[in-house]
Amino acid sequence: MQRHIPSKRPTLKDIASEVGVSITTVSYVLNDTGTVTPGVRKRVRAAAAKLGYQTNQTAKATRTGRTNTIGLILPGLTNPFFAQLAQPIQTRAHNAGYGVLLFDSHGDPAWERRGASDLLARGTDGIIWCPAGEIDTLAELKASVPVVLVDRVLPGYDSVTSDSFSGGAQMADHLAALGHRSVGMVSGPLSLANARARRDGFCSRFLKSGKIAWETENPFSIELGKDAASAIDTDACSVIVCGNDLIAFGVMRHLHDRGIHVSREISVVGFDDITWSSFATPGLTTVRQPFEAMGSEALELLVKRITSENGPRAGLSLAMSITERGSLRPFQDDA
Amino acid sequence: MQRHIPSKRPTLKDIASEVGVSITTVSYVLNDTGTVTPGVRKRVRAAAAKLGYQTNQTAKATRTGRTNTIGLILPGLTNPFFAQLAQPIQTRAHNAGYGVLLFDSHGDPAWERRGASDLLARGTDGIIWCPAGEIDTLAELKASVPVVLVDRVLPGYDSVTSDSFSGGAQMADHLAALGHRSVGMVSGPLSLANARARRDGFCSRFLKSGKIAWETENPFSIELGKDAASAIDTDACSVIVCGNDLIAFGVMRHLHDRGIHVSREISVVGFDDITWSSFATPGLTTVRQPFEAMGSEALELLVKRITSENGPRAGLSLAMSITERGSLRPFQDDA
DNA sequence: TTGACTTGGTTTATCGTTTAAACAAACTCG
DNA sequence: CGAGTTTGTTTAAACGATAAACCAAGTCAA
Repeated sequence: MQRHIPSKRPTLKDIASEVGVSITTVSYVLNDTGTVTPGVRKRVRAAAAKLGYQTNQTAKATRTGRTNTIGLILPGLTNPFFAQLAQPIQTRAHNAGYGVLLFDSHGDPAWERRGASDLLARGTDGIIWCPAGEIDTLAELKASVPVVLVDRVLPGYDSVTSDSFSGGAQMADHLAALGHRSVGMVSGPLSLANARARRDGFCSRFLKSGKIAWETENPFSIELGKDAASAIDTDACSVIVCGNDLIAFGVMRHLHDRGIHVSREISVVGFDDITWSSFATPGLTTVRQPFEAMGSEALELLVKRITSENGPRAGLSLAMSITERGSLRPFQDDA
Repeated sequence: MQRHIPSKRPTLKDIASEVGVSITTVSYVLNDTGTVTPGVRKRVRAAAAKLGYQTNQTAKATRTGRTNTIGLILPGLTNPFFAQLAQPIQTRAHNAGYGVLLFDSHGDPAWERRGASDLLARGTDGIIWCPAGEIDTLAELKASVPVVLVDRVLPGYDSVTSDSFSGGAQMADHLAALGHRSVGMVSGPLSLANARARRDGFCSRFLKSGKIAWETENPFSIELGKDAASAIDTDACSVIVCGNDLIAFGVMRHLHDRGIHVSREISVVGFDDITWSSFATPGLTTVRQPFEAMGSEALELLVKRITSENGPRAGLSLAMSITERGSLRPFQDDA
């Protein structure tokens, strides 16, 4: 409502004078601590309910030093990958009593720095962070709160990632089982650890039964570089394995432009299983990141750090799984 | 870093004793208020920098009653529409000195209620809200902070929406100009005001030169109901107008499954212009929501409410515009 | 010279909590 | 029956900041 009266929310004091006890007693009742007569307890509770009391988290925070708020720094919400990660984190955080302060770094370390600094000043109890680059922004800021990384690994931090190597291996086995023997690869930037792991995992298994017809590198983006485009045009494989779903979409579009029918004439697979992958026609077969689990685990780990402080550094790696859709078909001789 | 020493951050007190002045003086310097000698100013600034002082927003908030934080309640981050809305809001908020507490209601009024209540308890200075349903959750909670609605309208609230009616009209004129005379419509749920406005806006213009071959309703989702599917199969129109992009993808997929080539044989258009629409093959011609502008305006309006309180209720309606891509072609006789 | 204003600060009160410590009244027990 | 506990509640001191009231010293016009 736009009424916007100063309408002070009721405080402990209001309840206290309503009931005729001290502020402390009220605080005890509401926190279920201290020794208070059942009768008083009841009356305080009643008054609190009647006045519609809600504890002032801000004041509580100054006193306790805990804001019950965590920061979430991501490289970009419009990338569905991060949105899908953010969602379970927020939900779990709420259930654990934490609010989530969101910051979008736009993939830019300079912005990231501003955001992290802001979150720190706001007194977040901890931060879940997906670094924009290879720079350890939070260390530079001398962050003194627990930090958990998601989808990235950086020395000195707890992290939650998915097991890219084994994900790649799974996809290799899957393709082999479908009879594919020759694949093309458009990997993500091999300077990135998980792009490398996906590739290596895939190769580690696939080379046992098949061969890599060609291989090229591309940014994690739908825009295809010249290398990738010309590699695809050689048309020397039955399936193209992409470093992530975005790349896969770029490949599918390229094939479409060339008049090649994805699925009937050639298969395409990706990594991540972002929301869009189910929107595409045909749907993209891909190695799914366990978004839900990653979010939950990251949050749980962070909360543990916040409340108990100790324990060895943890690097949690979660299993990926294949989501089958129309973009992949069993191998059949093109004749 | 996981070091996690209690590492108390420096306070005004620390600076004060370092420099040898009172806390208040330090506060004055740091806030650029009060009357302080340039010399002292300098020394205080130096000490602050040396100690790496950052103001404790929490403490400031208890005193001033302002948290410099706003709440953002959305029905679902994984829906790219909301993610695209959230992004500019967060960025603008940061630039205006506000942190953003995010809450995902999952489109469920019960969750929404919990979230709103939480945000209120955390003392957000204002809330940007896209209601999950027709229920005025925030009124029930007796919210006493300014609230700005995005993409929805509810009596008693400021709101920022896009002009769906005129957007629909624009699309009608565009189709008519391309020679289309017969369209099929898969509207969004007509219980929703903007789904209705899109439809009505479209009809208001299109009926002057053409006709609606068939019309059906569908949730704002890629999953197509039976009604929609069978309507499409009647094959009685040259273009299918969809209530939003998600529906359009559902339609495109359905057509693809039926072996009908979108663009060559039939056109499809949508509403929103979510990111995926430019990635789809063929690209989706759609009526674009001005995400950036909506976010900025909503934030600006909210900040105005927070700082100046007064002024009549505002319902801002922003123009939509057509984004042309491959899914729409001029009408040509199918022979 | 003096009273009214500036200038440059300090004290003190306060925001809404939590929490340690003080205290009073009621019980226990030898 | 008085010392020692227990039980229930209040007083008071923080937390880290801001804002109002205050004060000493200097400036200046009348």
